[in-house]
Amino acid sequence: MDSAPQYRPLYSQVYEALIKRIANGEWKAGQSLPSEQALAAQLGVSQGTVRKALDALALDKVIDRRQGKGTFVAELTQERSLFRFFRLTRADEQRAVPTSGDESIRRRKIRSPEARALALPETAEVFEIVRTRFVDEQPIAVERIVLPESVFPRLDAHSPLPNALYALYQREYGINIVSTHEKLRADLARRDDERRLGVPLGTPLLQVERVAYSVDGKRVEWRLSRCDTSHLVYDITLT
Amino acid sequence: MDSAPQYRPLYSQVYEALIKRIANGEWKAGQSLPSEQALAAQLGVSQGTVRKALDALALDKVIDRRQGKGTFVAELTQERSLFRFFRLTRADEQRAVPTSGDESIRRRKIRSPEARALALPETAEVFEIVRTRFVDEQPIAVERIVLPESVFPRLDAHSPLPNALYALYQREYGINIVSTHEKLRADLARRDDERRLGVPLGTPLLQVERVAYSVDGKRVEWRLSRCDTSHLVYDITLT
DNA sequence: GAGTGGTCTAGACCACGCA
DNA sequence: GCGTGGTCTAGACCACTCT
Repeated sequence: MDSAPQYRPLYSQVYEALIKRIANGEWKAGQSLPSEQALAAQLGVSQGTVRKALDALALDKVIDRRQGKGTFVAELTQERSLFRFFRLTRADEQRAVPTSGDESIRRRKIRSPEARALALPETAEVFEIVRTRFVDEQPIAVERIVLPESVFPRLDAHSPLPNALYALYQREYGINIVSTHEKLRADLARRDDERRLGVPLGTPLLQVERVAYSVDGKRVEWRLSRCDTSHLVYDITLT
Repeated sequence: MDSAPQYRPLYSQVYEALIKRIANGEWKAGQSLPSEQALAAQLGVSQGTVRKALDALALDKVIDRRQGKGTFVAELTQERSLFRFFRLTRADEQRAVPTSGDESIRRRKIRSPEARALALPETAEVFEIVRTRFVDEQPIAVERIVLPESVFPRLDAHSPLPNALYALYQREYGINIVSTHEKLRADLARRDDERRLGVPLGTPLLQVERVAYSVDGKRVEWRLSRCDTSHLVYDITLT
């Protein structure tokens, strides 16, 4: 009566094994993994099989492969993490570099929609970060970020938080964000937006609701961004 | 003094060769390519090299590979093309199936922003389609679609147009849309939106500006959608 | 020159779809 | 049972990086 997959390619098992070891912190961000040959010998499979698993991990941006140098756990440097998940772009196609300001962090009980989005119990404790983001000194978005206290203990000790949060998650908590799921809608600026973005009440804003996934597939962050798109646009390629 | 790539893997050359033959219509949508063995013999490379090229094509969704059956030029059926590039989703995560109505098509001279977006001369002739899209009988978006007459001759003869345009491009013109680039911003409903969407003037709308690319990398469609996101959201996963 | 990932090959065997 | 794509292996050689 079991409906298990009943067949699992070797390389896919290698993939899972390596993901687990990375998630466990055996190799940290920026550090190199053993060579293909070494991993193959260690795992008792051929180099080609290890290669296929590593290629898949590289495709998922979990690792970086550099010919002649080695294989490294992907590092979310400030720049890279900013550009990878921050989609707001100037009309002239130049990537905009965001900075942060007017930031606050507090601990509170999770709210129902957040609990649903993060698949957490209604009793969970979270940190809530509220901040304004700037591009070219102009406020362009207000963000509310909710993080489980269980995943990010004592997060408030790191205040003021760096510009690129995902680099912090990785460096301080070993949490690697590898994908995000976003829901976009248009909304009108409210009092709060008016104050933080300096736009008139009723200005159309792009609201982005995001859930971020760590390398082991867990939902670890929920955030709501409300963006003034009069000068920047949300830019995306679909394939 | 030349800065040419000066090294080009075999499989990448095979990839290009196959793309060209598909773009030329040697194998049409839904038809099967020769087997890996046959292609390898034909091209004078090993099966593994052909496989690597085919895997890349499958990743780019240009072909479909089906174990036990063969390799097929990807077919943009109504359903598939609708779901692949139509990102509006119900809040309950169910994919919404759009229909079309209130459609018009006319031929005119291209306008400057469109010419820039499509990399066409200012003198080009285009077809402009305007239509309203519905989900659950409710109007949810108004679309303006601009297509070069040189790429889609006599397009108006196919009126009324089918719901999934990309399937039409493929079937009638051999144009395979493989990727799109979109710019999103929030805007307020204008008179025209009011009329077509039945929303009050000033309702916040999600405006999506899209350029679509065919399999040979050419820009073949520009479209502007203005969406009412009060019931549907634009849903996207980033990796 | 040594070590790494990247390419290319050849061959065996497996899972799947179909007749 | 045959033909297809999918997996796995083993080995040779190439391109890149660093010492």
